Amino acid sequence: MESISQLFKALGDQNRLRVVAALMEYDELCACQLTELLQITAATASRHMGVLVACGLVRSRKESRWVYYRLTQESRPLLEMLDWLSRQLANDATVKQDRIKLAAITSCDKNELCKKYTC
Amino acid sequence: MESISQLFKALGDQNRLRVVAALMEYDELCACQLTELLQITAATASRHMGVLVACGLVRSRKESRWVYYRLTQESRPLLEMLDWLSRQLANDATVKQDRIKLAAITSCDKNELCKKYTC
DNA sequence: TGCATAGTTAGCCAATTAGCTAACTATATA
DNA sequence: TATATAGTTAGCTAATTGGCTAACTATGCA
Repeated sequence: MESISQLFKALGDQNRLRVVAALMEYDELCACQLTELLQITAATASRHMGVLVACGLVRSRKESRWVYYRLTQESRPLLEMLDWLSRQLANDATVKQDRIKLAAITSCDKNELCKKYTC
Repeated sequence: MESISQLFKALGDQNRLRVVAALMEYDELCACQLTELLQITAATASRHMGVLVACGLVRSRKESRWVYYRLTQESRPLLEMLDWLSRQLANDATVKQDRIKLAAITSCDKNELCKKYTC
């Protein structure tokens, strides 16, 4: 019960929903890319990612200074939830806009991007 | 996006999850029964039910003094979500305890029950 | 080694939320 | 008609949460 409500709470925030939607379309995204997508500070993005990691939806790996996040996709219930979410958000206006932004964000060279986008 | 996050927010509270779990097992429950189940005041229960009604998961009908709530089950996405939830909560400890309490609550005569349980 | 950079954590603030009590509304009853 | 009853709404309190800035940690580079 507690883990279920935590999962719902995690997804009850629109910025976090946008993150999950983005990670459903990209294998992996860097913290700076997500920060840029959401147009919030790195500190806030980091906290949101902490919530998603804590509820099991997302996991991270570090590569030198860069932290990459991806969906865990390791449990059947979470996969089913993501499938449901994918269908509900397929034609969502915000997600559509994010797709365009993400195409631009991910087409930048990583060093250039992180230099440009951090704080 | 907004309605999705509202749905997740609604389900992000444990008492509201318990209500939805109860309504998955009983066609319809009276406000006083839910109040008794959750062991909170009628005012708080009423507010929780307002949240569930607002996000579309639950609807109510009034019969003299009594207000009955039931799951709407009128949209495919919500049905799928309830199916998912039903599977995740099938063996949940809290839901199991609630089943026992609900059996007792629903076996009471309504007038007796409302007299006994309100406030 | 000192400075720069990416990301995290701590703490502050404002907004939101779950609990409560009291007041209110709608219905029943003596 | 006055009182009782079931449920809702308003408002208060404490806790939580999303935003921020500043400080901190880990890594890179001159």
